Amino acid sequence: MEGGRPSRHEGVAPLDTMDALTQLSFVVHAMLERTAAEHDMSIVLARMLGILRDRRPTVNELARLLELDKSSVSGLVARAERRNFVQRTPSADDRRSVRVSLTEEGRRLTTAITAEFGAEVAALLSGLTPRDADALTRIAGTVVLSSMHRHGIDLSQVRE
Amino acid sequence: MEGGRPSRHEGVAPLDTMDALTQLSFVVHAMLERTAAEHDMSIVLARMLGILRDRRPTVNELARLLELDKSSVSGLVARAERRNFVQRTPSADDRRSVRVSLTEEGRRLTTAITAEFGAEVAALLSGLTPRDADALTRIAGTVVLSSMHRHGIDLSQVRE
DNA sequence: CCAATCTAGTTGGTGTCACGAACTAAATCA
DNA sequence: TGATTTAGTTCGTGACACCAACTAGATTGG
Repeated sequence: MEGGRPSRHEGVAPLDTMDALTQLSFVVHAMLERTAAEHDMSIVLARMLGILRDRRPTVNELARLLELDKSSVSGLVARAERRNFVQRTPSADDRRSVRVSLTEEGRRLTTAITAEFGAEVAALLSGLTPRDADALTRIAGTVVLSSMHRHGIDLSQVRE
Repeated sequence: MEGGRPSRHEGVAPLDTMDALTQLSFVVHAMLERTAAEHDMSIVLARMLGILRDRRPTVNELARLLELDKSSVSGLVARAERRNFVQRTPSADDRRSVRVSLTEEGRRLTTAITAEFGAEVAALLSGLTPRDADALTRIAGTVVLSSMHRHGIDLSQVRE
């Protein structure tokens, strides 16, 4: 948890696995936060827009995807709608539910943020050898997939 | 940004670098959040306690370490003090400033959370071959250090 | 050596985002 | 059809984030 403690033996202490992973996650998180902030967005909002790039979920589905309470998502969508990033469309088959989708402006913004963030990630990894960069991608992918698997994930669900 | 999009060609799409890294960071972040939440803490609070494990910084130094405004930290410390996790000690040399340190209870909790989180990280990586686990640790460490370097970091600063 | 300036920390105002509980309206079940 | 479940919103509360304004203590330069 928030390692980054310096060794007192000059030079830099090699990070143990937990610290390295935690710190890496903070670095990426902070990067995403900065990128989003440049467009006056929070991470959660950016995340939601990212999800909406190729989905038109209901509020409930969105809540599952974001692992948030539906009341939280309701507010999130309301704020996003106020800013013209998303729109709510009454669902055809179930008159209780609503489909959330990107507006044109939302899509534009999402594309821009994705590109900027991608560039930052690239810069972050620019110091690695191609071998290591590939290895990181591959191993991170493995971990993520197995984690989803462990949490009993659907995936390839939720589409309209 | 928040990939996790399924390929429509059956099976699982290999994640590109940006997605893999982002998702990994979300997975770790969520793990930390759950672990902290089990002790009724936020990530930020847990992070601060982690920092305090071997430091007695002032509010200002804490703000720099956490990359937060000092007013945010002021409140954070106040809430933590109310819950008996930390204590404020007037600084000896500068009567304006305050040193923040863990209480016994704070230390106990920090140790517990660190252990639990470490176990979760281990579980997360349990599916990897030892080779890959080592590679991940090493590469993540490299990225983190170079990122700190790029942001012009001190490190091995701030101690009392 | 003291007035001007800077720095440390707190306080207060505002906004986002999290939650649970209570509620409406629509669907489903029995 | 009446009872229950489900989708979504609203409301109240709390943690955190920021900035701006403020107090009190340090520092500096004439």
